[in-house]
Amino acid sequence: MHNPLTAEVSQSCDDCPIRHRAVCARCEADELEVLDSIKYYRAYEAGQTILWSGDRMEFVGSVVRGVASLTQTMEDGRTQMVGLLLPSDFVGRPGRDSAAYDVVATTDIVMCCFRKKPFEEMMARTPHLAQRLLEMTLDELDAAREWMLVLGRKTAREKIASLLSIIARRDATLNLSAGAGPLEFDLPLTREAMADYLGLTLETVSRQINALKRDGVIELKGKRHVTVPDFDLLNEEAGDDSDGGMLS
Amino acid sequence: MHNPLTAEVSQSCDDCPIRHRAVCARCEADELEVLDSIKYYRAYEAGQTILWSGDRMEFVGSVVRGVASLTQTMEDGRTQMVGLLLPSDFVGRPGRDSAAYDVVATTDIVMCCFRKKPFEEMMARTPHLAQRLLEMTLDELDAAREWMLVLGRKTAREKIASLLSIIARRDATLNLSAGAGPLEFDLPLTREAMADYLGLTLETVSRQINALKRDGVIELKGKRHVTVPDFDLLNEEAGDDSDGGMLS
DNA sequence: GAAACTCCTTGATTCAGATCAAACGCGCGA
DNA sequence: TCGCGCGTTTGATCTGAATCAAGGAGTTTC
Repeated sequence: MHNPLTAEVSQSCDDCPIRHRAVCARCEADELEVLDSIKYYRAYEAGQTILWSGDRMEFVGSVVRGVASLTQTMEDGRTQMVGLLLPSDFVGRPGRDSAAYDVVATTDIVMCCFRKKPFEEMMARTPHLAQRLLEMTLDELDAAREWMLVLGRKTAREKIASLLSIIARRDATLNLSAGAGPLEFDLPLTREAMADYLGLTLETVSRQINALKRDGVIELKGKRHVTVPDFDLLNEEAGDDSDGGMLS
Repeated sequence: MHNPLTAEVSQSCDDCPIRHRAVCARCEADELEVLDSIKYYRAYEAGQTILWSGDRMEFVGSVVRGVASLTQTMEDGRTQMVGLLLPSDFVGRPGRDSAAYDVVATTDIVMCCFRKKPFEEMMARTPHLAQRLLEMTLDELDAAREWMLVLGRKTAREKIASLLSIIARRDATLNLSAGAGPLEFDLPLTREAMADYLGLTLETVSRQINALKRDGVIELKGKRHVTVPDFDLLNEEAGDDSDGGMLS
């Protein structure tokens, strides 16, 4: 198994390039050592399927760079993206043998992986690791349920605004650009990928994005670079006034 | 705090009326004793809100009898049910202070609760409890993501069939009526509650249920009692052929 | 530098499900 | 027994997003 990025491995928790939150939260020296000894990096190209639903999984890990998605597909080809994996997000199901969804690289991506078996053994020994994973899984559950509201009850325009809001938020916290002022970020998804996430068609996504632009809610430089002049306004469009002040 | 059902408390894991799966999986005598010492029962009437989103939670627990739902509501009143709690389902977020959703009793309901603080203390001491909870949370996450496919990509008819299938399955496993033959169960939800779960209107729910009846996929005795002559057929209607044989 | 991609936009038309509106059935308390 | 309220059904109409169809714009490939 080729390991293209071993050079990036770091022993220090603070500057660990992968930010694997499962560990960093309450790391202890000897645990980190174990984890480093079972960790490796893998790179995938945009479009590659990292894991097929039903596949045996031999690792857990997190996204270092790039974007991946969890996708479900029906026999007739209808697909729904059920999770968006951005840098620092965790992948894997400790205690489960097989993947429940396709994991697809949406952009070129680098993953930091831990071999599953030793990871689980370690988990059985260190209670706070299991607790940390539980917390992370609860976060994911919250995100999934928030998304159920988006899918079930929001209009196309609101869906787009919700997605942009989430990506903007994630991007801002990751880059620590916590100031007020306009937010700016690259859209890591094609119109089709957005449609699959939002339960829409790509045509509708295109129309609504351009409608938001026409209405001054967002600005576009090229098709993939977005500027949000007023984050509160975007959240209002998303029909979601909650925590609008989080970044301002 | 009134405790209407203390009489039902049982020390034995096997016939514990609440089936709190977090414990029963790998129970040990002294753990059970601790758990019993911090457990109490509560009853709620249909329509009562057990917990408001944002409320401080002082317990975790599971449903003994009846049905509850996790609900999210937008400022303008649109609501989406994000979780259906049937008997044996776990409620609560160990490690979290406040509820993320409204928890509403859909029918009269009995909950078995553990006081949160001591439960968490116990969790920190016993690794397999945290691991068990992690597994349960992963199950919930799977369920939520499966539901995202339903909400995002299925037609009204498929949505109804999916819901009926889930309830039928749960009902069958709970009552151990694992034989082949027609399934039969009571619908614990009003048309409106179904609509909130499926991202539809109650009129559409009504129409589609009667359409399924007209087409012989289900039979109705009264408005709330359903018979499914052919479970595979129902799953086909749900657009979900997977594991059709689970019960047959 | 043209062909062949892939991704995105835009327009015309259709249709599933929402909305608006009315009425039915059934249990329940007065 | 009579309303009365709640959940449900059913019908008529409307509409937001899907579908079908065509073209544009930016790449890679040879």
